[in-house]
Amino acid sequence: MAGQVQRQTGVALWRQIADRIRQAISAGAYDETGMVPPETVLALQFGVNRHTVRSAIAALAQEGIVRAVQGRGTLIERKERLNFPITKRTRFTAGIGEQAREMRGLLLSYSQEKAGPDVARGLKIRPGEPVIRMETVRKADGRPVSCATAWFPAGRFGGMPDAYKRTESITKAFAELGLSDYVRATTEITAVHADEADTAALELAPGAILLITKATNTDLEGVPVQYAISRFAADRVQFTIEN
Amino acid sequence: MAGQVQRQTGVALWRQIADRIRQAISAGAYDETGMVPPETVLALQFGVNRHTVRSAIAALAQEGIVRAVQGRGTLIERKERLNFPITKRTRFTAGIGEQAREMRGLLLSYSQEKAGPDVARGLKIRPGEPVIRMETVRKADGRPVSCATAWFPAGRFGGMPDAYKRTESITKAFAELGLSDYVRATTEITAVHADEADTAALELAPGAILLITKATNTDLEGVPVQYAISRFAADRVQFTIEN
DNA sequence: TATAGTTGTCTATATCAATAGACATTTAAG
DNA sequence: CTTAAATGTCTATTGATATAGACAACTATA
Repeated sequence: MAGQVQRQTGVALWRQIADRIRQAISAGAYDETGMVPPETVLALQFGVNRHTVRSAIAALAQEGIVRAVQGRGTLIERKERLNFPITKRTRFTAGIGEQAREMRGLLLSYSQEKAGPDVARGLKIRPGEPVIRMETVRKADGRPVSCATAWFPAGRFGGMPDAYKRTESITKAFAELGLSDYVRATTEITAVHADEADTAALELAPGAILLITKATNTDLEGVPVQYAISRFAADRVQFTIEN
Repeated sequence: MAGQVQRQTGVALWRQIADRIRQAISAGAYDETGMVPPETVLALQFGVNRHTVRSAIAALAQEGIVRAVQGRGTLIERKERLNFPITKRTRFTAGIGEQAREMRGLLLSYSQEKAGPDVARGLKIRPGEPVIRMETVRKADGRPVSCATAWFPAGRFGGMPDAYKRTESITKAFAELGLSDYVRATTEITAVHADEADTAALELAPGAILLITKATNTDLEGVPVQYAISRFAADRVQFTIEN
């Protein structure tokens, strides 16, 4: 954590410093004390005014990452990243495993529509064929982890929204609909800045990063059963690929 | 591309709008015309002043994404994302394949050092054992794609920096050192904002996103031969995982 | 060759971001 | 009980950001 901050135009200094401190915290730089260094020290380290550091810390406090206590210092409220294994057997709820006490999957909305070109390619059907679209939010211990838009072939999985609403799990919903097992065929990963809708749905700090996965699941015969675009809060998850 | 911009504090409006336009371009929203809508239209769409839109476009022009021509409009200079397959046989140079005419790997610096806890875990050796560390930048057609920090067991691969400097490829360097084949064992993917050093090395726009991979490669007996932390410019690459 | 539709430039004003300094308030330790 | 060290609050000043309006310069087309 040394070095002046680069003065890049367009993003406020206090925000850049907040990012640096957040990164240092998640890298474990302050694990010994469990506290962020004093404002005066940080100001010196970053080569900025103490007030600027205060703005940065205020933002981190707003995010719930730290808590400033007058007379004592600024305490770190640690929250680990959830680890997400991506394998043939990738499952959201089960994948989280013991990392969270409670996993919930909420159905925001759903509709039947005609497959667009991307969805058709993902599900290996013809564009225009009917599909079920679901918008979901998944939470770990009440903390939003990801938003997802998922598409299913309408003929085979018309009951998906209802089953998902009851089970709050894709795996369990598939099971109810007669598909006892499925595998992850492909996963694409990119990263972008969150837009307003996702910032709101995931309770993100402004300017936050999303990890985006576009994934296809198939049944054991290789027939696509689900195409999904999931948007993960990048500061709350990491992906692990084991080969 | 509808809707007002969310006024998040800390990042300038023109930057938020630049991000939105960049995203719209890469989503193909303006593919029909190959041009960004007129400034007055964008100003109306985003609910901001035309001057603010101009600042955003100036930033995008600086990045080389668009080119404004007086009297005509603002032309899009399309540049696609490089696709990066992540599999057992993940290789940087070969993986890029036909997506770029020229791939280069530049050795910025290297040193011999003692393995820290993370590196030791990655290479399955004891902390303190000697390792070679290399800092590299990889470019596709002259455009920086990623920075990487890579560690190798010093005993087995002491000649790595020299071989890499000549071949500009990890795979070829391994071959020169007697390792004809290797496999990707694990890959972790996260995303963060770029710091100053990477912003400079990758010629990024301020505030850019990095996709970070932490990966271990092993020989065919499963003995780790390389541990690497690579930092990719998120707007220039995407990862694909095929299972 | 007009003319409509663009981008480019200039002036002016209000608000936000950053620095600077002084001092109050709270906590923990001697 | 003091005191050092930390966060909290206030005032003031400077530069960057955003809005507003007017007009110049350039391009393509009717």
